[in-house]
Amino acid sequence: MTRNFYQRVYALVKKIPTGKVATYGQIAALAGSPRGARMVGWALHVLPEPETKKVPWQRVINRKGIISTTCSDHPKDLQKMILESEGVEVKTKEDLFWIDLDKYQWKT
DNA sequence: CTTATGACTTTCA
DNA sequence: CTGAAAGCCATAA
Repeated sequence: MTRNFYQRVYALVKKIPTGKVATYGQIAALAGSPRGARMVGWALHVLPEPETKKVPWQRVINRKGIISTTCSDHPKDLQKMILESEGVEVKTKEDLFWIDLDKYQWKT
């Protein structure tokens, strides 16, 4: 079942410690699909309502450490707010946000 | 069933 | 080193 993959992604994202961030590729690799980074993003995009409150999707970003959210339902401002609230230093890059992966990337 | 798109990553030129 | 293209998995039309 493909849903199993989603559950894995959600579980992994939930396991991300506060004040840390993870990349799609990392989550995808841990989920079992090293090349399923896009699916991770999609998984979070179709994230169920109740899960949206439980899964820290804001801690999941792209390989560059930049928030690529193009969805209006997931405003980057909100991510920045949450991340900063959790103690993650978010740098403002023009219209995007950049996070120091070297310092805040979740290391297994 | 085939084509197109997407919160991405990696590799080739 | 920088830029462009292909790849991968799943969902939507």
